[in-house]
Amino acid sequence: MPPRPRRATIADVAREAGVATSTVSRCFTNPTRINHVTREHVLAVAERLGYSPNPSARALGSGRSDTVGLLVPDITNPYFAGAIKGAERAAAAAGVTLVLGDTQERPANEEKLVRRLGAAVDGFVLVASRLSDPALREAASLNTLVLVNRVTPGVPSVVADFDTGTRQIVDHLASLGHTGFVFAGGPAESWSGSRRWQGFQAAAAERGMTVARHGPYVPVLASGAAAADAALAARASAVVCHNDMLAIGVLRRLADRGVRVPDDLSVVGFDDVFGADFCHPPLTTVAERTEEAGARAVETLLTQVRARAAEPGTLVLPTQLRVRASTGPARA
Amino acid sequence: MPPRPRRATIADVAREAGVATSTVSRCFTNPTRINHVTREHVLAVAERLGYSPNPSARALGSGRSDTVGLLVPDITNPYFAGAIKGAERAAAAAGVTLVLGDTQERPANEEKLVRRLGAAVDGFVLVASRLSDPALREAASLNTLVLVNRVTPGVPSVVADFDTGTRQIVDHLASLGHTGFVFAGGPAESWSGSRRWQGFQAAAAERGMTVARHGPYVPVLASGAAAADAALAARASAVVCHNDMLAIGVLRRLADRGVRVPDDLSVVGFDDVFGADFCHPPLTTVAERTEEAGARAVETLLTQVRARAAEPGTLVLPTQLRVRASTGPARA
DNA sequence: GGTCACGTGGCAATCGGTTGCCAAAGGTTG
DNA sequence: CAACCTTTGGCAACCGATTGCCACGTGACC
Repeated sequence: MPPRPRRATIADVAREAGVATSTVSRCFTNPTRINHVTREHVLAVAERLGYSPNPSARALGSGRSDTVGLLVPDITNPYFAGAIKGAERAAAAAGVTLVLGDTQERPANEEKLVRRLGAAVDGFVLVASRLSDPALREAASLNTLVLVNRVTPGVPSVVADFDTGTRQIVDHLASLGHTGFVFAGGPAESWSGSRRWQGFQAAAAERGMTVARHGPYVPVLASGAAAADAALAARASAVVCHNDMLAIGVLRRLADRGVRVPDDLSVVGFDDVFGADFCHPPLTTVAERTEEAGARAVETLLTQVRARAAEPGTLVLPTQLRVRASTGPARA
Repeated sequence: MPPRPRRATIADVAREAGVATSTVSRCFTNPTRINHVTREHVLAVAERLGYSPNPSARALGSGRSDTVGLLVPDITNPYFAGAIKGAERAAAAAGVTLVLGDTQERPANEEKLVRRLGAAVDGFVLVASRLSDPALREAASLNTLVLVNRVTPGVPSVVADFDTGTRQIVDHLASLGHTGFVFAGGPAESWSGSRRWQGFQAAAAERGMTVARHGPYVPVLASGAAAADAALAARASAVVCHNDMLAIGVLRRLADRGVRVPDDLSVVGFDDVFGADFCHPPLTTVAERTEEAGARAVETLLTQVRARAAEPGTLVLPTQLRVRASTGPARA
């Protein structure tokens, strides 16, 4: 086995081009500082040698790594696929690389990742962070942060308009004659989950509807069975789920148990994930612009980092109710 | 706005603990080298200061970054979600961080990412690489590589058992009385795509079935319309798709056009992605162990890197036909 | 008591860039 | 022609770790 060829360094390029390493460096980082013909020459040599600056060395010297960390609770969850894709796109467009971390819904993992990666990235996008407010504050003191679907004072964020989303669902159910529903809730730490619950309570109260919270359930397909059974036991006419994964799991369980949807029970999800419109029956749900959220979060992070402009505002992205076949009139 | 607190460095810990930086370093990287009580003390100080070694500095000095790159053609594609999840799990278990890259199905992007990230990672897992064999060889000369669902000489790989998978599909269709089918093919550069096509041809020939290749189609939902229309125009009794995304797109189009599945046309997918079993009708497809593939690929990469043991074998993971409602007897 | 091995910790070079500062070259102005 | 400015490139000090090598202290053994 021949020894692995050595990667070209800035010194190789400098020697080959007959200039100092600082000149080579500036050709990449500060083009205006270098004479045009010199620069062309250096770039040609670099290209010929297959040179590419070592990211670690660059990060160490300059403090900037042109890398952003993206932490999500569960990569498998198709809901996060949109945010990941959007973030990836925005990062690629800005010439920045993305480091992906899966926190497995656990605050401890999230904290560990932030600490471990903190020095290697320019900042983090935390999607649906499970961290407590104080923990977030501490993380924000050491790192540049942008949150997605989570709000905390002093940290910029991008969130879906949950209040409108929940209201749309309640209005929809009311217009179908439902006088109440159960909410199959997600993890207790989920900020968006409690936002949704508050929204449902408020909207239901306004319309004189009854609402009960079940759960918490881990928001995955497998939890659907328990959620479905609980909804049936409560003799509800409609069950609204924390997210689509749970809702689809509920649909499956109901099919297994021979319960007709929506005749016997209406089911509503949240997120409009991939699959929600071709499951059986197609799921009524609220669509968010997850891809846009991911992209805007990365863009916000980058302006924050590059311009050093701290602008801890909250960007609210609209939601939209998608009525499909899983909801119908309440049974008499 | 108060200035951002400085991150603790090894020098801070050393000073605070009253030892040299080399001692602190060895407490983390070479524990046996340090006296037990000294180590306890240093670790306690490090913990108190919230110290965590700077990954860039570590990578620069030692050559190892404890980071692996994972490049996939399309993050949005739920098929790759399994591999990503598996890779993430294996990486986390090994205390290694994962850098995710989306090549957007483009070889040029893939090459660029390998070059840019090459020095920052210990190696790459390339999932369904779109690179040519020579390009792969060159990439392998500078980086440690492991391929998933792609085979090229001299580079270790993990692949699904496509030959068995395709044979299972053909056998299934034959047993339903189909005398032929069309194959809605994926991208021309897709290695797994051509493997599948070869398998279909061979298996069909053995059984005296006719088979025609359509496409290439970009393997996304939206391409399903064209694929469905082409299959209908060809008066096929069955259409086998490059993957499930395409197949689900086909199902949608057929539903729109009022074509009954499987009565008028049987549809088969490939991959068994999330959603394949609750789309309408549920999709007959071939399941791969994508999560395991991702995990094994990372593990292989890590042994390759750490043990320096070059073992360019191919690990074949079994596939399994999942018969659901989208396939039925050929019409008379 | 001298030698030696061993366990432990420190010194300093090194990794591959970035960047503040300086100097040389060339052009402009009075 | 001197004084001065601007452009351009080089020198060398970092960034924060890792690691080869050396030194010191201790106990054991001859």
